[in-house]
Amino acid sequence: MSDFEHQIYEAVKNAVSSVYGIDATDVLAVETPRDPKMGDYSTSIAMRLAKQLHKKPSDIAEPIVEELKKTFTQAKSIEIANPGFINFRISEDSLSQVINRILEAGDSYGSNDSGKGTKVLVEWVSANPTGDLHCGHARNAAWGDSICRLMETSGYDVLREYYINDAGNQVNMLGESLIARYFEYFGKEYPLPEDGYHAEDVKKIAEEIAVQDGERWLDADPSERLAYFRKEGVNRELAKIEKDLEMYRVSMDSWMHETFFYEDDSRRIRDCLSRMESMGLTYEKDGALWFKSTDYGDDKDRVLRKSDGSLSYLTPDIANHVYKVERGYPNLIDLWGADHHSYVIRMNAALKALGYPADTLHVDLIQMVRLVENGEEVKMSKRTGNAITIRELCEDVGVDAARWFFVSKDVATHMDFDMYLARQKDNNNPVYYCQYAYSRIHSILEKAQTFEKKDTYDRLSEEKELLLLKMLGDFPNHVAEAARTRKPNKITDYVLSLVKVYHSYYNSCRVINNDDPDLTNQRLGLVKATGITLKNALGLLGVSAPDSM
RNA sequence: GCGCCCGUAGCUCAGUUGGAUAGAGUAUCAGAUUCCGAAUCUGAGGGUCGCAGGUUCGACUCCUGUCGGGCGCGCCA
Repeated sequence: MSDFEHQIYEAVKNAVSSVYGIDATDVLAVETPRDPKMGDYSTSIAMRLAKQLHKKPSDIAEPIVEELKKTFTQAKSIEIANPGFINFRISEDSLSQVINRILEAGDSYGSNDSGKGTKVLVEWVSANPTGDLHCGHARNAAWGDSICRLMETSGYDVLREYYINDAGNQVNMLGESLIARYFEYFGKEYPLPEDGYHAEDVKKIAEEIAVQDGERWLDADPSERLAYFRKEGVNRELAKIEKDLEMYRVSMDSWMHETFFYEDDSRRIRDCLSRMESMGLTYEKDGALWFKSTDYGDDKDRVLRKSDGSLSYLTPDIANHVYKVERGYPNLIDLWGADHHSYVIRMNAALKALGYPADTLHVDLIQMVRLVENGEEVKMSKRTGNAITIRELCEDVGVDAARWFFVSKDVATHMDFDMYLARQKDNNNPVYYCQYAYSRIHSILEKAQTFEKKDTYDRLSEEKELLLLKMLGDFPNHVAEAARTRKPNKITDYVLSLVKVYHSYYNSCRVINNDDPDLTNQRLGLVKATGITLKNALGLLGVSAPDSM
């Protein structure tokens, strides 16, 4: 059985059709009123039809309601409110059905098929393999991973991909920096490039190579040596990144190397370029090959092949995006730092010019994060003197808090990450407020020992119980909506409001009551269903649900 | 100068294809444990939704202008 929102949607659609002969699909919406006194659900359909029917909304609503009273039997009441809302209240008996639905679904409760099997390729994190992940990547990683979890749970077919920039100049810099540190290890001189990587982790990798390979690279052929140190550097940096992501509960299905597109004599890139050339999208100027991106909304044309014959960053990345589509993913999502926003127009221009539909690529931009403590920005790690890494952040505040905080605020807003607050293990910290509720649930179920599934839970009639039932039943809708809009913060909001009601219920009603085993059993069903829902919701955020804390 | 993002309670933020009296948390103040974990609960105060116009039955939401903050404007990646 589907949830109430869908049931009401169908019932209203049918009622409008039979009363007015109108297909309301495009204008019909079922909502939850802000004020619960209005009802459990409402629709503004009568107001939306007013213009078309030339009648007062309340007059339009009346026959619809009469029809609904006959067809929608799960309702306890259906009423018209000014200026023309139709408000529904669900009967207690229908509401309590959700308990068995949740108990049967278990870990999969919240799953829905709103994604209809749509194939989506999500590219995110994609930090350069030249150093450790820092807090900006942590925001990107948490958000992207939750988006993937939400979409998977909503029936999308998701591929999680990391694009590795291992072909550009910054990788040469990494190689040169490693060689310099390698020489330094053996007491020899080698210039550390000015734009090179000076961080401690680069030094450490150079030392590892020195220990592993000995002195044999000191007198080696310079270009062979650079190639080796590039490759070693990238591999070892990537291994660290993968390990950090694993610690952060993020896993990728696919690691796509930029160098892949240079393989086979750059076949994929050449194909792309010749496609663009034959479509008349390019021109030569000053010895370089340009893309006429201004024809597709860009503010200036972009260089594809530089005058020295090498390619700009854009070119292999176009091939990368084309290759995603060719692999069978017509829907692409990228998560980039907001400082790359001008690049969004460029990439979309390229895809559009090549003939792909306008909505092929969605780029979600992640605004900057500032780590803040006591109202002041924390720029450097006290221990290392460098930018704070994702690992240091998680060792400090915990993975649960880090992921919760990053995912609870829309990435379109500039974020101050409050280190002090995230570290708190008390009621100031929303993560612990939610996890504590789960521990309380677990503890109650442990204590009660027995629970027996029943066909009906007809004695759950307290205000808080009915509210809980309704919220539990709405969970799959919240998941679907969060997946559709790619906003996991809708789930943190849901969890907070669910947990608030649960804590309140816990304080006002005793669950375990030895004088009334039947009522105890019914309440245990509600508590158990709440626990399952809460754990699944936290799971979508990559946050744990501890049995005790 | 041009482009993108943001501006809602003291602070951090929600606000459901435009809907009902703009909501949470926190902080402040006042209360609640004979009983399932007080890491909890109940209540109070707190607002010109940056500002000014426009669109309509209805605007925090859409449009125009304007102010403030962030970011970007390379044959770097």
